[in-house]
Amino acid sequence: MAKPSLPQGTRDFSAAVVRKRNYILSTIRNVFELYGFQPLETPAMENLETLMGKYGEEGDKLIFKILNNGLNDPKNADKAKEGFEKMMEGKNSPALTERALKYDLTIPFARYVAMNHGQLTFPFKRYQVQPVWRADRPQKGRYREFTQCDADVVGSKSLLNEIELANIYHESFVKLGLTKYQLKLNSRNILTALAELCGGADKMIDISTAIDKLDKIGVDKVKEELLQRGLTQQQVATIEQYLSISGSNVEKLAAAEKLFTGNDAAAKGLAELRYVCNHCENVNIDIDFTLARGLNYYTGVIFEAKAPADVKMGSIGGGGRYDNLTGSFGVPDIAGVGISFGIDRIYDVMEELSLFPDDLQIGTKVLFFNLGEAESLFAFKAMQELRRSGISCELFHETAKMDKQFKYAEKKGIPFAVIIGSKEIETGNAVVKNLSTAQQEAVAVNQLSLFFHNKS
RNA sequence: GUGGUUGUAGCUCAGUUGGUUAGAGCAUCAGAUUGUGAUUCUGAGGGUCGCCGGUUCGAGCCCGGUCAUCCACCCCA
Repeated sequence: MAKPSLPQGTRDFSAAVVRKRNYILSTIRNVFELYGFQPLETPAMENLETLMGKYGEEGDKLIFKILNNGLNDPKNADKAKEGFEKMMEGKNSPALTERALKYDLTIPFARYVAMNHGQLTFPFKRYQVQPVWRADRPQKGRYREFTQCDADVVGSKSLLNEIELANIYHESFVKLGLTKYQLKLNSRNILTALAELCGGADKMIDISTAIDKLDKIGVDKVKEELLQRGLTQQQVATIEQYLSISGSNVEKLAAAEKLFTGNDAAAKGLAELRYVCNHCENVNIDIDFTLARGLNYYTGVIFEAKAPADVKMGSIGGGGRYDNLTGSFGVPDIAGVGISFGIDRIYDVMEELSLFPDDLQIGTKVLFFNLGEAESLFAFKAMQELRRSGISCELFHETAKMDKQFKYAEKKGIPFAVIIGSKEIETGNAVVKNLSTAQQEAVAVNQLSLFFHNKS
């Protein structure tokens, strides 16, 4: 037998980790619900056709494809061989694969909206918490299976939605203790304006991906990359001017306004940012004109949530507005805006900052000691009584030395021990020991439930 | 997809220019006064040295390949 192992980039989650993850997820879910969002779940796999072409060329390569069943059936052999030839040319073939693991939650959501738009009430606000899969090479903060946690509003062009989503980020992060998170804000319209000013609309992607790296590689490298991507010295100089905009949000908006005088797209983008900023007073919004975001379907305001600056983690969430979510599924004119929480990364950040509450790990509250055959049966009855009243407890599985039973409780983080031996059966009083303070007291067996309910 | 790092006991790691039967700490289990967690002591179990091949009288160590891991790039959460 080969040693058992896990596929690259996937993880098991042990009890302690699951509890912490659930803490994050339920915190965020509660905020979503508070804002009137409804849950949605979609299958782990989608038709490959649904996903292909939605994430750009790079994204398509990272989709996990599922091999068709029955390829070894002789009657499929020719088709399968043909499909294999196509695959070697870098194309997909339905003869070989027609399903894939979902790559994000947005496209399956779009597919759902397109399929059900007749039945949905718009604006439709949904949240979705599910795993997604990417065939990326794993590294710090990057996994091949990870959980996404999205909230989207579709069927509304109101900027109030952006304001709500910014507030959802704020409330969630504050509740999790990440008070020093940063919420970067930009508008795709401003990037469009920049492209118009420097080489035309077709340079938009080149410019965006280059300037997005500013804080990572510095101005000089960005300029180098822009030149490499075919921009002229003069255009690069304009972009440098754009990148040098700094100050408070108000100052940045004013500076950009000056730079883009007379440009319609810029005026629209700046108006969006100004509106959102003006109505998000408590949110840690930071206008960042270098923010681009990879996904090519964003059309308006874009968000990126970053971990507190003292943690090396970068993005812990992102989102933005899109004009035409369902267009590629044959349903035009459904606009929307959404955000996503990177909960695996939020986990890592919270771990690094020790932000998880201590009491998350208490599962079993009381351990009944097993001090003999008759004693254990007596304890079992008392324990069942306690369980009926809602206290989580267990009886040590065999008669053993107390030392061993104490150690078991200690390792499992069980806060209380109930000791019932022959003496206790006689008197009807159990010994209850608080394992963290080492204090113990006698409690009548029929009063245990009351005793523990008063402890919590 | 590109580049690099590291693979020795359950965990963390030693292991000399290549030289007998591969070690330590922690952890586990048993025992040291049969109803109170510590400490200490004694003992035990546990390794195809990631895998395959090569060089050599001899390989955990050198060489080639391969797999896994972590890190960085591309891209992204």
